[in-house]
Amino acid sequence: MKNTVSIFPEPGHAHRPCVARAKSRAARLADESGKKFGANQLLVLDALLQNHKAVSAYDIVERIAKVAGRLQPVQVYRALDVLLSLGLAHRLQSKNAYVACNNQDKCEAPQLLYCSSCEQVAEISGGALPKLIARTAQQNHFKLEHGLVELIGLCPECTDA
Amino acid sequence: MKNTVSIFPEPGHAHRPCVARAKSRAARLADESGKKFGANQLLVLDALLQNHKAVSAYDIVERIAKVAGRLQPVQVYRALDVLLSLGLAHRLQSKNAYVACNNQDKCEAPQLLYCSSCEQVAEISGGALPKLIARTAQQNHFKLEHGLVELIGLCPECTDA
DNA sequence: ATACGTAATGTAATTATATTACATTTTTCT
DNA sequence: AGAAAAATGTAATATAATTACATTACGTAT
Repeated sequence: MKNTVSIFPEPGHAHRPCVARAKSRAARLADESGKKFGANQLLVLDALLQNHKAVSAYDIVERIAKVAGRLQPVQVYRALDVLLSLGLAHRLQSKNAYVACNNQDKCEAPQLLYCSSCEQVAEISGGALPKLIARTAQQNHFKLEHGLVELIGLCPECTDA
Repeated sequence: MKNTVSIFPEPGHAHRPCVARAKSRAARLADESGKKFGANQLLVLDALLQNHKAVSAYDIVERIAKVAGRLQPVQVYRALDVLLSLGLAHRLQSKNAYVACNNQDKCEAPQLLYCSSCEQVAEISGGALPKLIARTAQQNHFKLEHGLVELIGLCPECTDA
């Protein structure tokens, strides 16, 4: 049981497939939810998909400004709300930053791993941690609405370097 | 193995002992670390100890203004830095808010439980969760600097009500 | 004791993050 | 087509945190 592939992107990884995968998943989820994406949602999603780094909402404004008209912050936040609610993006609470979801399909109780050196984010969906959190809540008669797990540290690449 | 006492404060709980305990612990930790608390650190600590709710830095400014001179935000943030580094206070990342540590002694990898109704915070120190997080990091060749766990939900009191 | 260097504190301004309020446009339903 | 509802645009404001620099307090070597 050894890990053959890192959950962090390999240094020279082909990013095109990541984008394609995420966009087709976005289209599917939008379709399933009955909503259709507006121009702003697509712009924000594209901006997030530029790489695997966590970016602030205002960075997203700048990224979009480079390829299209400049949006107001509130427009970006509104688009982010939609993407977050569909699970297409995540918020990194400890950094007040956002990242595109890199999961193939359903993303449940995502645990985010943030590299404090390269700022890239990897994620784990489901697994033992959410279960243990749910159990911890129960034991303390706490009605859990939502658990938050973030790991701050160094990704494999940055650890070696 | 049943929980006799909630980790959340009981409704009519005597708060005086919480304050006394926290302040003596603070004095001890300050002593051990060789530093001595300035007036601002004490004011901020007192402000945090008013109750078990999470408060913003600017709320702390207001709390202090009611009993002493008005501090500048940066002064509160500086004092918070000291308290956070000594483990006398915690930052609730998902709320950009702060809370006094309610632990008797050493507080390790605190897991914060935030009640979205009454805004009170309880904490668990150590236990299985941090271990599982450390193991998860290892399995993914991630050099963990620090794990973040926050549970959002309803405390026992607010669940019943 | 005094002068020096360092750390802590004070003060003002600025930057960063997020939301509110309301006008306008687009969509949907009848 | 026309009304209601939803989405979008625009401006202003609220909230959170930091930077920059002046001033004061403190330890220490002479």
